[in-house]
Amino acid sequence: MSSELTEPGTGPTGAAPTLSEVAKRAGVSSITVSRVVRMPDLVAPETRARVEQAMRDLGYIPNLVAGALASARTNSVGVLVPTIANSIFADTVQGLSDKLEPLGFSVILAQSRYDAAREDRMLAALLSRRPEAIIMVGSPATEDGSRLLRNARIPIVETWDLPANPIDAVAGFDNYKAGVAVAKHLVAQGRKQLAFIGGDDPRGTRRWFGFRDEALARGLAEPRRLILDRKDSGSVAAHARLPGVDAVFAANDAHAIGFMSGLRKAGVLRDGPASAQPVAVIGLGDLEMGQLISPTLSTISVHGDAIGRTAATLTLERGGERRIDLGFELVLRDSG
Amino acid sequence: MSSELTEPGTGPTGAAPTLSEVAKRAGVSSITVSRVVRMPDLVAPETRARVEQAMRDLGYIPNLVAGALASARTNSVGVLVPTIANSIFADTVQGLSDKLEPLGFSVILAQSRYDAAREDRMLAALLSRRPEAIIMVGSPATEDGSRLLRNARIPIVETWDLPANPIDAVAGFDNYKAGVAVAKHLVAQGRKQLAFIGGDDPRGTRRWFGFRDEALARGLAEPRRLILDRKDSGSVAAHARLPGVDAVFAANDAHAIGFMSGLRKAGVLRDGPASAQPVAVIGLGDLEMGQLISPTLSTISVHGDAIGRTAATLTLERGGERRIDLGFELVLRDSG
DNA sequence: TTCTTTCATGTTAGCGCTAACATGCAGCGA
DNA sequence: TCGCTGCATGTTAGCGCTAACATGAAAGAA
Repeated sequence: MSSELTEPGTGPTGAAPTLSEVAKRAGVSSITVSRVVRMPDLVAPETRARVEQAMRDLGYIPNLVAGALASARTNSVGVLVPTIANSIFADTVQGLSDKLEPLGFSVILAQSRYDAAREDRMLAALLSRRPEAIIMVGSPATEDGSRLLRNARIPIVETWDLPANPIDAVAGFDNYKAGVAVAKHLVAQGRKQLAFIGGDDPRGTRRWFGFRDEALARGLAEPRRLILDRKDSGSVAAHARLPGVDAVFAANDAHAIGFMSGLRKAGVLRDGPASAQPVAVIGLGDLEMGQLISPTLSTISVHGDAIGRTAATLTLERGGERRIDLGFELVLRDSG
Repeated sequence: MSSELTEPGTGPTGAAPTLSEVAKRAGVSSITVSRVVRMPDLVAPETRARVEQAMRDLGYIPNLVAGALASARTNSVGVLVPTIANSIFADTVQGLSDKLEPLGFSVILAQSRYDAAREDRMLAALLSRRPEAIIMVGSPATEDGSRLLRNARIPIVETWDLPANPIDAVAGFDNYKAGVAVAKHLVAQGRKQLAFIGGDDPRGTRRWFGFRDEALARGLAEPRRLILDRKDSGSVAAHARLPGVDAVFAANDAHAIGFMSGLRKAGVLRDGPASAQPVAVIGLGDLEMGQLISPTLSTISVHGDAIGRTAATLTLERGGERRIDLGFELVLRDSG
């Protein structure tokens, strides 16, 4: 209340200092303070020094909420992922924020938890903060969500897939082809009874279709498909539930490693190379962990952080190619 | 430009519709629209229906930036983590946003990358968005960062540790005691030559001190400490670099699993129980992966998501206990 | 009937900042 | 001397919304 609390070094008063308080203390108008913060080159050195001193004295922190309203630029990007825990999407978030944070953009993070209704709510919540772009994993699950984004008039980047009709920009890879590549490899290895384990989210399902189609095209029986609950480790897909199967494609490395641990318990895991494995296992994601276990995990390697960085780039430049296929790589190790 | 574009169903005009445009269309004042959005009970049903129709027609999305400025409430929380990729902190972010998102709070995420200068910049960047609370992993690395937070006059939650002089609230566990517990267990198991591998961040260092102090107190030689670079997998800490060592505490499970893979290559890993292991290995974090490898990983289990949820709770209620010790648990499996 | 309360809605001012447009002054060539 | 230019700074208005305080009508109380 009393003005003694306002003295430098005494700590903050109740309310945060504003531009015009700084201006008053420095003996300039508020626009000059604003310039010192945003375009210091336009301000004479002595004036600038006085203003900077005043900012330090008061512990001034610009209010970007007010700035955003006045300038219609929030310097923020909305990011929507299904989940961030235990997931390769964390790499993507890392990649994009590494690119955006130095440019002064903040990341507003939301999780859909693979729930379409929650996704729509989160999209609306993100948009109401007026981000300058939205980056999401996959594509909106509902028509409502899609409309929301189309009407938003900001760059939208869909990632981790290559949708046929993207809203705007895309940074991902072809999940169908990844499934094809795995099936092709397993067939070439002489495997006969294929199976797929994983979730039934859109991208996992696309992998499954590629995998199945290729197996059928190569004259194999239709592969088994075991849909795992999101919280299951892959080990619940015990070998017992896949009798006769000699090759498994897991929709992600975590499931693959879990499944291998099931195989190990069942004694159907060798320490030798892929050719020695009674059951081949291929994952997707290329977790570091896959190289540390034994046998080492063969996998489809996808660069989650590159997807994030590319998505960030796509939000910044409106022109140029808007559909970036970052590809994938079949990394063969000892498991299959 | 022309008004035909404004017709319902035709898609958005250049600019997003505002409250007062909705109000005009519904034939009410803007405050009534505002009430329909925020306190619908205060509006008569017929009026409300008319306003809701107008909002739908125009595709109105409230502008929370303006709302935040007017009401001095941003409904956002700043979250600062060292890193989100490949890290247990993702669990914490998941936990806290699961708690906060349903309440209408957005999460503004920033990463310090274990860099003190970047941490300070990120703290300032977060504060300039006027979040209603800040949740961070650990404590500010610098005095500047600390002052920034103390002056911010919002709830601050430090997590993953129990600092002696917290800024405000705390949700974590005692890293020193975790180190003690591991050393105690290894000594009881008859191990003689201990070693510690991990980073030299504040929390890892605290674990090391507890570990070392307890080893010394039990009459053992001072344990070896191998400081790993953040991007190293634990496997670089090959057994070759730790001659004579018969027990290792890794500051996190990823390092532990990496180290075990090194041991496996060196042939010093048994499939039997802990007592059969020439070198005991204990991790920290309790990654699911630890139960899937062989031998299964003994570890200090910490509930990253519970830390996040607790931190969220602490931001919401200003009264009550501000220092929550969520503890840890030594989970003994086959590795040590 | 008249006063009071309750409910539904409106009016006014302002949150803290920035865009856009002044203003004023020094330096300079003609 | 007079513009003219470029630089440093200021003035004004308003971003889209909400808090706080009216207002007016209907419903009950006395």
